[in-house]
Amino acid sequence: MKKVSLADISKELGVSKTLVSFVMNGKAEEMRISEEMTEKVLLKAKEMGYKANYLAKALRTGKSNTIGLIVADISNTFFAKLARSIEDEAIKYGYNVIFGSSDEDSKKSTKLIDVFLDKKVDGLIICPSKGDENYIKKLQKAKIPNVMVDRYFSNIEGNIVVVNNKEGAFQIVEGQIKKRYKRIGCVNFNVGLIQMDYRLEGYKAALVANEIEYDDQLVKNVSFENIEEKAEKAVKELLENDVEVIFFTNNHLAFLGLKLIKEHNRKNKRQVSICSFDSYAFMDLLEVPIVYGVQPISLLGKNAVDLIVKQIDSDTLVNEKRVLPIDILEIK
Amino acid sequence: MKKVSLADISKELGVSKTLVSFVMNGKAEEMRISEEMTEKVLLKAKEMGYKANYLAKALRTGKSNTIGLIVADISNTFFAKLARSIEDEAIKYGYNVIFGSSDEDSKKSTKLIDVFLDKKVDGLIICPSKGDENYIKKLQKAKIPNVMVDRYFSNIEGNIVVVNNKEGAFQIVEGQIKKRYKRIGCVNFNVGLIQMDYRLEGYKAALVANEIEYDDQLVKNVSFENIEEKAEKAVKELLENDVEVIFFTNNHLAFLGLKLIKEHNRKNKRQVSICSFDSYAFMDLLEVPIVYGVQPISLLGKNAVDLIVKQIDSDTLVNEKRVLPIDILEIK
DNA sequence: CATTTTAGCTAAATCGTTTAAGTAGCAAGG
DNA sequence: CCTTGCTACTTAAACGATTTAGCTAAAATG
Repeated sequence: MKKVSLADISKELGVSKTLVSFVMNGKAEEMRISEEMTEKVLLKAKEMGYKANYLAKALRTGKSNTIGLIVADISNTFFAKLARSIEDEAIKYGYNVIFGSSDEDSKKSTKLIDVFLDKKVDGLIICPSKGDENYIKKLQKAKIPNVMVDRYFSNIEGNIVVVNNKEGAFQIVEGQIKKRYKRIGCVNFNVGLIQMDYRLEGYKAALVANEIEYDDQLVKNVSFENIEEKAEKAVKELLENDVEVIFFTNNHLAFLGLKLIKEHNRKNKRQVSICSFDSYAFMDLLEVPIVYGVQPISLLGKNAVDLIVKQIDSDTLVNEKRVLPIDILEIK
Repeated sequence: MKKVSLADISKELGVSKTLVSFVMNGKAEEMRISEEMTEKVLLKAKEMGYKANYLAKALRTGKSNTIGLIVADISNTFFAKLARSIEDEAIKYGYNVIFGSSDEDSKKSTKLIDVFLDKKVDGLIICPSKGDENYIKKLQKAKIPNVMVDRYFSNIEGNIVVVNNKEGAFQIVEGQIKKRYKRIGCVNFNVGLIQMDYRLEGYKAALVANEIEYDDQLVKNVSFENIEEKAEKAVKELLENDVEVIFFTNNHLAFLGLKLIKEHNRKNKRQVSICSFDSYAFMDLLEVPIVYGVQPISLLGKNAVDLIVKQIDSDTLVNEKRVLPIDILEIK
């Protein structure tokens, strides 16, 4: 509210700014300031309502105590929850979070990275879009602490926090196979993101491991534009192709497919099941039997922050990849 | 990536920092820098990859081009969407957004306000919690641009962006009355937030306006702690009390009540309808007839940012209250 | 008693900008 | 020829902290 500076306090007490600075930073002892003086300063500071000016501090020390978070879309539940867990974890270490949404657009995300760097964030947590590789490489060269979350690139190293996409998908699909299903369709979100590729791989691996022949016809790729129409089309084709189960590689696709499948199940005797990687909270309510993977979102955030803080504190870029297991839940 | 300063450029060209600063800020003409020189500077700046240091700039000018956003919980869809729209709008004006979640806890939110002020945000967009009044008054006294969104306090003035809670609730409930329903229950989120009070008022007003006697027994208040159990209890009591419709004052309560009502409707001949203020996207899928209010979230965000920017630019605190109408949607 | 050490503090540079105030040189006005 | 005014710049002081190097007086050392 006011704007009391170190200088104000020092003038008031007739001492130097240096002394006040030392005291305020807890370096009184180290700098051999007498206890008497230390107390006087602390008292005065409180009395005058002194608050250090972050900007000045940051300018001088090069530490802003802010981390930048770049997600695909903060209004998406997954990223919103991730943001929350990052916020909570960051605050524990004394950091605040500045965020931006990239809409899976590399231009936007690199722009955001630039802006955040200009704002001198201490580190960046990024859910990278297709095409961000080079920019992330630049960050690494410039020794700017960074972590990729949820996605990464197979052609570059880095700090990575992801879930076990392949194994998770494998487990989900194998679970269906154990129920004696053989014709398992797949609707895949095909936007060049590595985690989706891995989920598809997991699907394939589950088939192979259980000696079911892989059928191209049963895998439908859906891209970002007109996702709704495309998803509907994919599901319809699969239903016509007599699938017993459909595996969706993300929650949004599952959501889009659900309606059609409910309709199908109401009209037909032959019931189609659903499984998906990730879900929405409400799916429990839908009275559709569904098996889905649950991502440990809050652990993703926690690990991301830990990795960032580790890098900031140690002043080195580690190269750590953390893979967290998903849970598998069944609604009957 | 690098760290080229004004001084570096000025040395390189043998001119003063001031000149370079003028050019970089587009004040060349105004400050009568020759075109020749202007071009030379711009070229050199590009060549050296100059980027202004935000911190230094902010320290000097007192403008950080950052706005602080305080919501109850960023992981909640409503706030996540709000955050997104604020982000998008802010970026148009050249601002970034730093956020924090208060969990409806005044201590947390005032703490966040303090931290954000220390970080010298140019303005604050706040979804205030119960008890934040005094702090907001302080902001106003200190002339710090601020806007309250989604909630406000009747005992203080300020800049406010909200939806028409009372009228909206009125319309929703009256819609039910027009369908010849008479026993209309209400489950209210009772946490001392003004918008909830207004929604309840709207409910009551709709009854009165349509000559239905208000019955205390049909209104259940649910608070924050153990919300799930409490909501269930409330719904059960209402069902036992032979209501025909239940009006939920927010989406989360509706969500919690849905399951029970679906069950009730399956078991009983007498069907109970649902209406609610606000919804979740998936409710369309539930095959429960429901009427709900749709908040113009993105307009809320847009207006909030506009109000903040207006204050920042004009250097005065306006006192503007913007009330946006909700839409009403019916799922059959 | 001269010298070194230490306790307790201060001066001044620095981070990278912005900006108020000034200056040198030249043209125009009276 | 002196003043005024303009052009195209520069100087230096901020902004509010941190931090290096140093200073003084008293205490310890030989």
